[in-house]
Amino acid sequence: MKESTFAVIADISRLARRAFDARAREIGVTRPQWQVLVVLNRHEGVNQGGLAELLDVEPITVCRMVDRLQEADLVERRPDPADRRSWRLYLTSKAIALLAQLRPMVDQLEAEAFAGIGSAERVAVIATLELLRDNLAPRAASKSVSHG
Amino acid sequence: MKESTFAVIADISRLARRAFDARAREIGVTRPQWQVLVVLNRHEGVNQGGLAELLDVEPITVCRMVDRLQEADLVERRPDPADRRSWRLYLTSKAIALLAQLRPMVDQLEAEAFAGIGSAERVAVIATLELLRDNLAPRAASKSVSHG
DNA sequence: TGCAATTTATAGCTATGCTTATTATTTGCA
DNA sequence: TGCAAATAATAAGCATAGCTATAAATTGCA
Repeated sequence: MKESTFAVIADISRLARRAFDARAREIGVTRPQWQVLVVLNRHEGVNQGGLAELLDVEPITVCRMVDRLQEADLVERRPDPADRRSWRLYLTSKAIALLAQLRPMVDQLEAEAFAGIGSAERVAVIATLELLRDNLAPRAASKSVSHG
Repeated sequence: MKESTFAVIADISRLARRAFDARAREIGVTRPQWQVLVVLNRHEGVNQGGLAELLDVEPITVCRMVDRLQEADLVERRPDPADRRSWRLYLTSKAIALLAQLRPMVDQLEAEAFAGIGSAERVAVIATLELLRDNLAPRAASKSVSHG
């Protein structure tokens, strides 16, 4: 059997990361950092554990990414008034400006990636990919993530 | 726009890596290590630079992966008789046994991932994904990788 | 032959991501 | 009230992956 679908997906994932990083290099953020900023933009005030769940990574990973983003003055940690163990995370104005700067770059990247792929194929592929993803997701009996 | 195709692809890539690693844990290899062994199985005697090209990673990444695989007695570095800068890479018998052990595991993982996805959809999705990949690949003017 | 350019491998530094473990704090229960 | 369990964040250590730089060896050219 020629080439597994997984191999192609891994290729795309790697190539997309590289393409993003090459273009965002001068701006100074990596793709995972950008994803953190995007999620924080939608969920201002979330704590690190919540952010980890939204990103589907471990809390320790978020902890260190936030360390660096705070160092770069892109994210602010504010104490949670109700729980002294917890930090609430906020974007700085610098981060908001940076997101505005990245948006057209990301749009263009997506446009280039989907050149020559019709919208029908695009819809079909995403439906199949979502099935694939569901099959791979660990079957957690009762894990509702809808309330962020 | 709900959910980008890239986000779904990144999810699948991450979930597939986790699923593999969880099952291969007891065997003691990670997914990237397994990929190195698979490529070496097909290209015995390749040097590190050639392996890096086949895997589409940097030579330094291969260098350190081979360090660990050699440490684990899975890969052997033999001097190249014609070029004293170069190492030729070979699988050990331990690695060959390990590949035989992993194959059914990987087959089962793929089968589970593609449960409920018909072969027509599978063919369609892989065609679209390959287009996507080609669009993302850096356009190197004259880079033939076919002769491994 | 002799020196510059190239190639092969590797070192140092950074970032992501995991596992396991630890500290501080909060919550639950008796 | 008091102690155990759970939770939030973080630490330590490993693996992958990139960048830049360097050492060693080879190749190319004059």
